Amino acid sequence: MSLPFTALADPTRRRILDLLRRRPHLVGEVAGELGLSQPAASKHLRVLREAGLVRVRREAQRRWYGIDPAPLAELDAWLSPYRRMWQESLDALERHLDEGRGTEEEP
Amino acid sequence: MSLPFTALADPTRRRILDLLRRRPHLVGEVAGELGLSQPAASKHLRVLREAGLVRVRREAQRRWYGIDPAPLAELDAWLSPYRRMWQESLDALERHLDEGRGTEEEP
DNA sequence: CCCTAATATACCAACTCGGTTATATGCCTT
DNA sequence: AAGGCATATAACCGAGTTGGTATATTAGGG
Repeated sequence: MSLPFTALADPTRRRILDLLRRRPHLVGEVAGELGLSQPAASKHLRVLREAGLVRVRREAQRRWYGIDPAPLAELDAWLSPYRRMWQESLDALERHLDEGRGTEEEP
Repeated sequence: MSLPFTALADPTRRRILDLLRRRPHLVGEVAGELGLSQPAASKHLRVLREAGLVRVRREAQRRWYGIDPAPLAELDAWLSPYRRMWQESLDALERHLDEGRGTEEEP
């Protein structure tokens, strides 16, 4: 359950995910678009794959990498108890703005 | 914007957040409840604070650490374009189950 | 069958991390 | 003023990452 978190810790890997979100990519395409060496791209994709965030489809010697969003759903679930908290904060802010409405308009 | 991700990468820090979610804690309490040395707790709390995930209230020589959920809201926002994707997956699963309904009940 | 293309792995340097022990800082109590 | 508490910081260490270059691996095309 911890692998997705560590996979997402690296900004390059998040950029890779943002790429794959649009469409599946070959390893070389990822490397090219992000200015990485081919081995670097390959290694990041390996980490993402081991975290379950990415799936591979082989096509001859090419590998199409695409997103598997399932672990992100877990992350979303982890987030949910906290979601209450920032919603409360937003509510409080809203109340604050409502209370203050009309009082700050002197020049 | 990257700090929250790296802060959440460590499981101990996620456990700390889960602790603080219930109520604010002193450094010593965090160390005690998680079986950490005091400096270890202190350092993790520093990382969380620098990521904006945690706020401190000083009270004499004690420090009450509590959660600031704002960066988690950012994380939630980052997640949102992906949320579409797993919802599609779930929808597909649902359709699949609906299609299959009633066909798997032979012994 | 070689040759090339696409990807993976090995290996190395620089750096970061999580933890420990030792020490500093700040504040309260007596 | 001195001692004790709670916390922070420093110095250090082993382990793990990230990125690069060089080398294997595997599949297809001539």
